[in-house]
Amino acid sequence: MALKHSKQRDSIKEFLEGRKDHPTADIVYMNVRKSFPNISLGTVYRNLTLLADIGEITRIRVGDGIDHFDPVTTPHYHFICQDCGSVMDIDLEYMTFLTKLADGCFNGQINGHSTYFYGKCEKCCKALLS
Amino acid sequence: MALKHSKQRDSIKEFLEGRKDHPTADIVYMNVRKSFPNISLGTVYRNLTLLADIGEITRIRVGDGIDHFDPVTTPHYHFICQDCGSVMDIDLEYMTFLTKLADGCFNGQINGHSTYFYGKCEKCCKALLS
DNA sequence: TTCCTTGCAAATCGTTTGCATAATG
DNA sequence: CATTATGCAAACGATTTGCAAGGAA
Repeated sequence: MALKHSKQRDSIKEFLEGRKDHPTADIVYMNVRKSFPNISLGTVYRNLTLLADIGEITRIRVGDGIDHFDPVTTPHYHFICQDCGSVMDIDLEYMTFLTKLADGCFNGQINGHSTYFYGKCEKCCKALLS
Repeated sequence: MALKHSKQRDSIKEFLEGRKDHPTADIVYMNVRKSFPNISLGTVYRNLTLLADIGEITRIRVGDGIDHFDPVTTPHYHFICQDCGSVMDIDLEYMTFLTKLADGCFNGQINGHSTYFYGKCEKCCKALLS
């Protein structure tokens, strides 16, 4: 139960904190391997899961079947490009009223909501014109 | 390309239409097997994918990593119970303005959104009291 | 010295696919 | 007859896990 320090975990968290593109476990793995050539994919998964469990990072699921990870832990919305699959932040305030709205018409208790938007990202829009 | 009739596909669609609990492929398989003991999981997956592609059913992803299927094809919201994992409908009108809202603050083009609510379902709320 | 963390490999889970055969139009 | 659909089993990709060895408190 007691958490012990590990350089690998530090490195994973540090890498994530430098990115805004919500990398997958595999991307994290490929990058952290630059500093820790012997790190294993299992260790990356274990630490990402651990960090998400203790609330230091967020695991995000945007319908592509692959988990992405976000250093930002305050609730916000994401966008996923249907063309290139990239995941980005949406600069839209988190709407707690949506949760309340749903709670009002449901037998049970609603604690929150998860929303992602989809469409075509700026890059892919421009790519169409060439 | 031309679609041919198949009793298995009919059976899958018919089963789905009788359910409001958004079954997974495996649940569909186990049930359709009652009428078609030799049906294979592959056939179930193939037909669920086909039906979803031609818009006769909807594939829904509610963050548990397993695909659920819904005979209802008009956009609406779902709830997933964090205790028992059951998926149910939320009686809340689909809010197209959310898509527009996000589109207004994003460089690129947003086509839609996907939202699910989470919490504790009625059954699991009551189970706590016993 | 305790016990958490790692690397490695094998296992798991949901889903997809190749192939020969059966069914449909 | 041409072609789509099936059953079966093997393959797949993402993720998890068992285990012996290494590292932190």
